[in-house]
Amino acid sequence: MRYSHQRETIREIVFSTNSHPSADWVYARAKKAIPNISLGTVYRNLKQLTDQGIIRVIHDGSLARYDWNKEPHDHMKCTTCGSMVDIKLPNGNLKNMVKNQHNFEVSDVEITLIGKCNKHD
Amino acid sequence: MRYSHQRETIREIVFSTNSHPSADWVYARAKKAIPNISLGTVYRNLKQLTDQGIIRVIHDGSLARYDWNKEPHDHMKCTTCGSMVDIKLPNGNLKNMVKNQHNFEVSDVEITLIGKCNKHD
DNA sequence: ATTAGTATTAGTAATTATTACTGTTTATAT
DNA sequence: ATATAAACAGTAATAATTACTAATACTAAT
Ligand SMILES: [Mn+2]
Ligand SMILES: [Mn+2]
Ligand SMILES: [Zn+2]
Ligand SMILES: [Zn+2]
Repeated sequence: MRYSHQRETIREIVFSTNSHPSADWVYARAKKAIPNISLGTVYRNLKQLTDQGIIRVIHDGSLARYDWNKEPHDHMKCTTCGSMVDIKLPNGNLKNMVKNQHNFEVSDVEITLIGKCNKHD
Repeated sequence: MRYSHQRETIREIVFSTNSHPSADWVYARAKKAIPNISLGTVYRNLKQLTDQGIIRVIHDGSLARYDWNKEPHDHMKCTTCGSMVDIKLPNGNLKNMVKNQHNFEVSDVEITLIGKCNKHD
């Protein structure tokens, strides 16, 4: 993967926030640095960065969001303000349990808690 | 919500399978009973049935799938064959824990285990 | 049974998120 | 410096879903 100014900018944007941004959000930010960057470039690079394990993708309904944090962790999605916040839930030996009981080889565990966040008491 | 033949057909289709069908799959099935049913009708009724709590929606990446089983349970998604199979994982008092530690009011817990199912040993 | 009111429909257009194509630009190894 | 191909901008295409509209069909009241 050859260096590119666009990809480096996109990577820095994802690494600069804890908001789990969408491609559109990254695109809006990237345009401030590179005004004629194209949305296709943002999508292509987000995919490349994901495939290389440099960032990860999380699914918020039908919308893909990106996360610089590759440590295993989970998310709380607020239906009121749309925020998505990290949470570390104890997973124990879930993988082994599922392998033994269902013969299913788990490669990834996606846990999303949906509800109302602490900003709306 | 008034009776409609289309909606009843759609409801029966979702209740007839454990495959967690997509709107398209339900549409293909519904056409066998009602050849001129429209895809919009399928989407509208799947949404209505979901809003009424008669079925539930689960998210498979960017694709919405539907489930007649409203009991709290989780899913194993096979990346090889695309199947989505039920699994009941012990959730304990997750809701209370999250409420106490993060002041986040959980209304729904979505857990998807991604990996390879027992058909591909 | 007929009528009136409106929820629902089929058909189609529009929207949203994302991917594919294409001719041009640019990183980088020689 | 030059060659090569990866990456780009711009645009078109696709997939899933939602919105619009005039016609149809439930259902409650006459
Ligand atoms: Mn995260
Ligand atoms: Mn299920
Ligand atoms: Zn919130
Ligand atoms: Zn499988």
